[in-house]
Amino acid sequence: MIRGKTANKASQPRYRVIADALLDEIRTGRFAVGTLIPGELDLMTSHDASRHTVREALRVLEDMGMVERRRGRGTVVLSQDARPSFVQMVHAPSELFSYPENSRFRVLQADDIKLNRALAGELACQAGSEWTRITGLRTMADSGAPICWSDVYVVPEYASIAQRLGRSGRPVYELIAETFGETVQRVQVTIYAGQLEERKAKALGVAPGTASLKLCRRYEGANGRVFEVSVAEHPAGNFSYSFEFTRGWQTANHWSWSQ
Amino acid sequence: MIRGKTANKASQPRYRVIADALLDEIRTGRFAVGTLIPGELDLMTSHDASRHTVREALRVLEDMGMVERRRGRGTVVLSQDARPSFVQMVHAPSELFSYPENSRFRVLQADDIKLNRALAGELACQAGSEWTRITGLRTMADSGAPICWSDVYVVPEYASIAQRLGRSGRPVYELIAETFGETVQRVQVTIYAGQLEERKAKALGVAPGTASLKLCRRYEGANGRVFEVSVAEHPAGNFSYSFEFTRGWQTANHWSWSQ
DNA sequence: TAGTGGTCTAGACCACTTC
DNA sequence: AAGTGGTCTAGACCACTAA
Repeated sequence: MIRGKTANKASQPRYRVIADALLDEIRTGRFAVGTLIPGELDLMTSHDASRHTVREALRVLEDMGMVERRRGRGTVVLSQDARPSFVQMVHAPSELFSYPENSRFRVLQADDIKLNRALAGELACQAGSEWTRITGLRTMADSGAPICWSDVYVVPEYASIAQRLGRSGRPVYELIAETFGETVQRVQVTIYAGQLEERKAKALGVAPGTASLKLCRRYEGANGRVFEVSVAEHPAGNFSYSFEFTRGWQTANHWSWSQ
Repeated sequence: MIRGKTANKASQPRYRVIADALLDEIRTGRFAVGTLIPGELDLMTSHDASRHTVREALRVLEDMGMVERRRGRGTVVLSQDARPSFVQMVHAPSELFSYPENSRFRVLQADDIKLNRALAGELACQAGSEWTRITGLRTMADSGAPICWSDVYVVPEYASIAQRLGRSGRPVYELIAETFGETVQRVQVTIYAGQLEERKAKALGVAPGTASLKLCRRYEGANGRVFEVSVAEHPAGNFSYSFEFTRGWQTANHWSWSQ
């Protein structure tokens, strides 16, 4: 069969039509989850298309996370529903909280501590484990207006990072990554409400007992170890955290990247 | 030039080698951000490969979000660095806040209002616009323990949804989507601290003035219209919001989906 | 109109998995 | 050994964009 110019102008590309047909067969259960769908050769004949076109169609399904393809084995159905999902993307953990570019961190205190039960619970770390705590205030560089009270807990071997804070407004995790060669592999963020105790309220220039937004961030390095936990406390009213999810597709990261 | 069997066994595929070469030229600034890289025909001759192979290489860059391809125009460099990014994925907005499965919503009041300046600011909606406000309390189904105070604002035409609340613990947006055929296209979440006023504190069984975690969620439908905004207020101490980012790649959603 | 990327065909060899 | 998906070539027509 020879196909000349496309008959209808507003038509979808051929591989898209094939992909939709396959998708439909998966949805209706014709191709069950966990089973193999016909091989490329079969699809070529059944859809009367070249192998390239069939492969392009299968690539669509793969990118959607609907199937998994394995050389020598075949194409396995992973999911019956094309699951739309909401995706949020940040390029670096710093974007989790874009502090004003021109902020500064002033170290008030640095000491080595053992976590008591309560603190261990708040930080989701082991009670009794040893950390270096760096306490300070983050302020605007120009006006000096306080942004938040911060308690930064780092593993003792990174304690010297305290001396490097304050020079720049950059987040602590970034300085650690740079200085000690850590790579942030995972960030876990917990947000909750609190109430400012006297010392913190005073430093922030608000009344004691003022409501606060607390953010606990746990940074996990390449070896799976949490190397920093920070708790930032913002007075109510001058800070909110906002993010957005957009409908998208779960995209399988099926290719790996060297370096 | 005829290429026989691959000479070295552990070699990368050809399209990968070409992709790496291009990536390198982007990193070193040979191909600047914002400019076009050579066309496919050029790359075919310069890398001595077929068009298919060259295109496969370019697809790698595109999937990485490094370049954007446009028919008739060319391939534009978007970024100089292969940006690893942190990706969070949720399958439905309900996962943004997985209320306990067995929660119930009790409607206390429902009325039509016009947003005043202050409220419009908090909801990020137009002052003076008309909404139906459904006020209520979300509680645990079994113990009856209060979870949060909720003010749900929906566009007036969906006001009848108030009658359907309470039957199930499901989120309001989900009921609206089902009942009126809306499709949630985007969700914007803002988190901030507040202080519970008397009426709310009483309903939640805490002292007036207790700190609270407030969550404002804006749901946007397929036509780009925000059809629901909800504000949930949780007393401090019994609620925290936690999420996690894992290092991954920015995957460009370069294909669109019908339906 | 020339050049770009998008789609498609026909045919080939290869690596891997399963039997 | 047979079948699968992975890679690659050579050649073609198309739709779109910009000069």
